[in-house]
Amino acid sequence: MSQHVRVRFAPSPTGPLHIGGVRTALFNYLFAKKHGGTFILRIEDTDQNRYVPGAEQYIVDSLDWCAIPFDEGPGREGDFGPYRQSERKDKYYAFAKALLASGNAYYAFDTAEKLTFHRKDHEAKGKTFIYNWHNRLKLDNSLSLSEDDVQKRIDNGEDYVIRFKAPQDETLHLQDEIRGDIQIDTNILDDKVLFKSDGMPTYHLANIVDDHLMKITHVIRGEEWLPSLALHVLLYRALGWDVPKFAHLPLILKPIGKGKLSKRDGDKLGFPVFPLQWEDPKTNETSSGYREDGYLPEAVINMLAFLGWNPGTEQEIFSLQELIDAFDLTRVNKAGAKFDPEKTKWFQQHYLQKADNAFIAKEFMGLLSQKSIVTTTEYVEKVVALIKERAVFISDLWNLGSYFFQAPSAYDEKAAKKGWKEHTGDIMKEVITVIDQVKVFDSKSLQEAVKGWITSNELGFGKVMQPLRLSLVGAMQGPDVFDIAITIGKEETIHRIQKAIDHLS
RNA sequence: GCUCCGUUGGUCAAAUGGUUAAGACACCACACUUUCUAUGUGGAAUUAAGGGUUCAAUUCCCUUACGGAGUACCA
Repeated sequence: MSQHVRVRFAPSPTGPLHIGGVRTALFNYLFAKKHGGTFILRIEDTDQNRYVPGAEQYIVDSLDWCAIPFDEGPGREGDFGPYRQSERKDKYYAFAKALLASGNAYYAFDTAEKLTFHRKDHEAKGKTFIYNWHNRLKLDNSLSLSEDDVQKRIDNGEDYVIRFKAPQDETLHLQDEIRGDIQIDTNILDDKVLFKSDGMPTYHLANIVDDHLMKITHVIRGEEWLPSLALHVLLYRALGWDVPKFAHLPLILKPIGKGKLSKRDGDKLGFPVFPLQWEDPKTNETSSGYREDGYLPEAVINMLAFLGWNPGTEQEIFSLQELIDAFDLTRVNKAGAKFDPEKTKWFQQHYLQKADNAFIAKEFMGLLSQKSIVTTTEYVEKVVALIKERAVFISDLWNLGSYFFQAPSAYDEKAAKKGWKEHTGDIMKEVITVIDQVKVFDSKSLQEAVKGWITSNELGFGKVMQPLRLSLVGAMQGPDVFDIAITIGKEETIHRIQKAIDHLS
């Protein structure tokens, strides 16, 4: 790539950033970094009606949490700002004017009501109303009206929009980096509005103007934009600009059922659809986020990278740097991918196992202090080392290992019934004595003492080991019993056995 | 409806004009921990259908079916 790569992620701040949006951002980021390029965040807020406070900050926070920060954007000014379209308002009109002057665009006065009427009317007849070559001369615009009329209406302050005049009888050959050649007959295109009556450009105009002004080399966006590609290319052509390369990413679909992944799927199936928790300022409704649910950003990124892309090797675990090195647009899939929450958990579990015990312990300490448990970092690290392999999330650690911090207050009924028999109490009394006599209280000595005692008394392991576990844990789970005993200490071990004898015998 | 895009196990997916059509998740079984996980081993399961082209098609072409997106003065 000879020119400096510049890509952009251009969301509109209409709510929290959806996981599909995060993936689009990720692929842009990976592509930029792979080619030593620049990753830009541009806020597309040309529709003032849909503006949601906090949404922009949410987008910025999400990208930062995912560790895919943008190089240029709001608050990180480069040479191409501002990066909010609402702040670039004055830039667009000149280009709409230029299009008007070159005959590629025209004024249109048709009211929204009238257009709605046409659409309904056509629909009733089983047809589709398209504002384009076959009817534009019959509608209320500068193509059908005299120059004087047009001027008069504008001078009178009448509302108008500027529409693109789509060319006729042409077959366009569009290039997509993922899909290859796409042919479009220009006669099916409609004359899209470029400039709205409120003085703001539409997405289409603002988008290509900014991409040009910001020297964007590659437009990597969701497949929902594919139908607009012809318009955009035509716009570049009409303005006499170089066309960037385009790549349309496959959509992320619902895990079950039909259609695009939506906010509701997450609620229904119990997994987050957003990177960060979001509270809707209007409804006060809270949507869960990956961060708050305990996912590590590395896991989310790794999972997202594999949705619609793969390296063609058997490697599945990738660090961000490895993703950058391996990423290739041509290896992006064409078909939409169903989202799999289970696989996300698998990635999460993997990254948690890989995470540093000190880090996990630190996070876990926060949870413990919420439960008013006083302990030491050293002790928590020991516990983490013993139980983390059973955990997917840090929050699992409590259910997995609460007995390291407090004696069981109840005993699993099934296990007690199965493991605690009539003579168990007597046996356990003897076990206390055996344990008490162990001088060096480490796993090896303890194990030798207890197992030796079992063997020489011909008791059978199950008769001792199971009640012992039940005494210490309260249930039939957890790591090696001797490790548990060593960790909680001799005194506590004996104390718990005695307690179990009192309760269960 | 129309336009465009797509279709390999339940899901994510690799590969090639000639292979036993990888691998992962999930599922099942077994082993290992005298517990629960984790792990290991194995199993079941796929080229949407029908036509061509070809010695040979999952791969190239066509049709059908199915899925998706778009069809706004929203992005």
